[in-house]
Amino acid sequence: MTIRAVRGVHDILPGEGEKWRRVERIARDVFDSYGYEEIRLPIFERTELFARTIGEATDIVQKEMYTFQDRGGDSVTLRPEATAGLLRAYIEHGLFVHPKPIKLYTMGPMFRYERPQAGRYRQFHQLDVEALGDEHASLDAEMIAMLVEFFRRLDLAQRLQVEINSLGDEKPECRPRYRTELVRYLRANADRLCEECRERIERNPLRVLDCKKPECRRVLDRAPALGDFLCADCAAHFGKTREYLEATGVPHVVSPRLVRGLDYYMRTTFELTTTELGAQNAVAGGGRYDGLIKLLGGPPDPGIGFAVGVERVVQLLPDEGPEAWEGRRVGVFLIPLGEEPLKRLLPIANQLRSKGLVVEVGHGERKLGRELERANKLPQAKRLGVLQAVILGPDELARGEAIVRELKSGTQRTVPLSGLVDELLALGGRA
RNA sequence: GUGACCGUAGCUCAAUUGGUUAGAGCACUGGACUGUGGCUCCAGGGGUUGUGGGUUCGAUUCCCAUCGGUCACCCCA
Repeated sequence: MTIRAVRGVHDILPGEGEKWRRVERIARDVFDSYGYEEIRLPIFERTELFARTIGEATDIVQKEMYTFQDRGGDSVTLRPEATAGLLRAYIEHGLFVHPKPIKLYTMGPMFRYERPQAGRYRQFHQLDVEALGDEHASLDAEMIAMLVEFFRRLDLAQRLQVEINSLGDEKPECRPRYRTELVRYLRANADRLCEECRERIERNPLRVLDCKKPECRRVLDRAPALGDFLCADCAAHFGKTREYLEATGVPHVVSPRLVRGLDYYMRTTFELTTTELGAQNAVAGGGRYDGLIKLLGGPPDPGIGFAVGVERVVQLLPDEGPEAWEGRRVGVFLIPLGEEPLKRLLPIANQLRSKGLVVEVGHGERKLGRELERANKLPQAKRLGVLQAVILGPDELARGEAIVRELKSGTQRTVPLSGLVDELLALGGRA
């Protein structure tokens, strides 16, 4: 066999690519409209950046990172998520001097060494949005509303559920107090938990909460609820967030078991889930990470953000027929019959292209029938559903004319070469 | 990392209990049609049956290993 793509990565072929462009275009439109600015980041960073932000105890850091030494001996890692790099840039370039909140988004490939599966790849793509320097609950609500708006514009919102939760913060009377209580309860019932959860009790007890195994569920149903242990500030923040969401008209459910996999989350966490993607039900997820920026050596700014899994979104999008592209751009197929006609058509092709038309030029050697046949099979014809053909042979050239043929109907007429460009522009190249 | 199922042409699939030269449709190229397409007909190019080993007179078929794919666990977007 010849060389194949590396395991877990995939090529996005032209047909599928249309969906990607749509997702990215709508993302930019929506995020821009909420005042976010695009930032472009490197896809690899120093390894310690991820180790410090994501958490040493997480699966991502322990076994999923693409880490290697570069030729200078530095340990670098292909980014497994975008937040760390974005915060690094935020601090490095002093973006925090601007009025808060600083609203940024980025998009691109992420890398995690995992066993590929439906909706899960080793190179996958995320849209990543972060708002830094503002801890007001209205920002949490706005961000979730914006995320829902993005999916509404894709006509997917009704197929998704918004789940939110609050993880509290690290003040002693808040999450730590709950953690102590939870560990006590879990230890007391350890014999009824799965093996994995028993280990997690000591390492990362909160993660036990979203174990899906029935045996664990039975224990967890009676476990103390984090919501009951939130400190006054966190409870108020969560309450306000929900009020603002309701005021904005964003339906959501509170999921007490929604505990996200990265260590840095606190207070608001949220996920958009679907039942249509097999085991990978999260299409987007995010949360608040107050304290993380300071941990990286920056100012004590709070932050909140989310990531959208582009592959999963694309999978939810229906296949579109040609009508989706019809009228968006137009196609013209120029058919020269021979060398001289070809030379005459080349500058015309470029004039049309500069006006926004999609133009294909034959090379003048194939038979006319073949060229017309090919015109029907061009990607432009399939996707645009429209095409005008221009036929220019020696006879027409001698008379200073060309034939403009509408491919769908097969009707054609003769136009002077001098007016050809204007004629096609007036037609819009459309059928 | 664990488990299950699956690997035949670019794509979708055939190939009798293991039996000669592995076929078909679609797609592609050319011809019928020396300047008018979407139909039809004909022809052609394309395969070390994922790879390596084993059993056998003989393997696409049976066995083992390996690589890859798919799905699930795990985890997450």
